[in-house]
Amino acid sequence: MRIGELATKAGVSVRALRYYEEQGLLGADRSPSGQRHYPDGAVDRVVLVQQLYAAGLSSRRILELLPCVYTGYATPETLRLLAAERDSIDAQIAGLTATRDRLDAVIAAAEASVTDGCLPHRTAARQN
Amino acid sequence: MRIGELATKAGVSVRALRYYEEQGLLGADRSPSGQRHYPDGAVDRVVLVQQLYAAGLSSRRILELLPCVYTGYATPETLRLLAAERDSIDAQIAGLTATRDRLDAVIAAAEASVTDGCLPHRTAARQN
DNA sequence: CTAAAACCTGACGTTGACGTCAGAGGCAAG
DNA sequence: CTTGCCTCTGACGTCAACGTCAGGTTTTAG
Repeated sequence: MRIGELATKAGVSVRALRYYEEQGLLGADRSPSGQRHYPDGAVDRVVLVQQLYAAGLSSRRILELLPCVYTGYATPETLRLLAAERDSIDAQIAGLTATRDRLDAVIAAAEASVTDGCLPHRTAARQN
Repeated sequence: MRIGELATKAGVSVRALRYYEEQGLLGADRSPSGQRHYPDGAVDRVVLVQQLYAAGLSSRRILELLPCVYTGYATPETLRLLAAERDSIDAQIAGLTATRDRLDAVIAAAEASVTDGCLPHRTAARQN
């Protein structure tokens, strides 16, 4: 599979894939003319990389952790990094959950103020 | 309370607070000499701003949503924005949860491979 | 009174994950 | 053959949320 197809299947840009290769996160076979060719498994790999980016990991950190994701091996140091990232993600989840609950409360209050028609003599809802 | 104290209490930098003011997210009284003075409630406000940043909202979006957080009022449009951000946060939580579970699986596998002593004749764990 | 610490206003620097553009090939279809 | 799309390698641009530095004023501790 060539780079455009992989990009489409993984939901990222072609530029991103070249960037991942530059960072050592994604290898590629080359055709004689220099075009990149990827195996099917590359799709999952790219998706995983995206997930880790979304969790706030840097390219460097992902580079450290990716091998043991695929091999199942890890040095004690790498194991500590894995645990630390897991804990960081837990913390993010907790924070986001609190923020979401806060927003839910705000939404409930705002909806109530609309539903009850308790808007004062200011801009009426349906005006315009 | 002056800016340094607020920064300490809210856990952010002085620079960040000036930036928030620049973005319209945080007002401040000024002493005759020009120094900023904040009421106690500013601490919570700053913490909330931080939470929203952590949830991926931009300054502009926070600026749109902050008023109705404090007033309880929202236009239908603002209400849609609120709901959209809430949903976005839900999606982030779901993604992060999946990523965390994936990392947990990797950690379990790696720990097992260490505990079971199933490291082959390569770099032994305790060597060096 | 004086020196340290905190504060002020600009204004430029940083960082990461790409976006975008230029110019030059490569490849299947008609 | 050529047309049109895909790909290649540089290399500069972007953007947001600050960091950092310069040069000056204000507040506070002793």
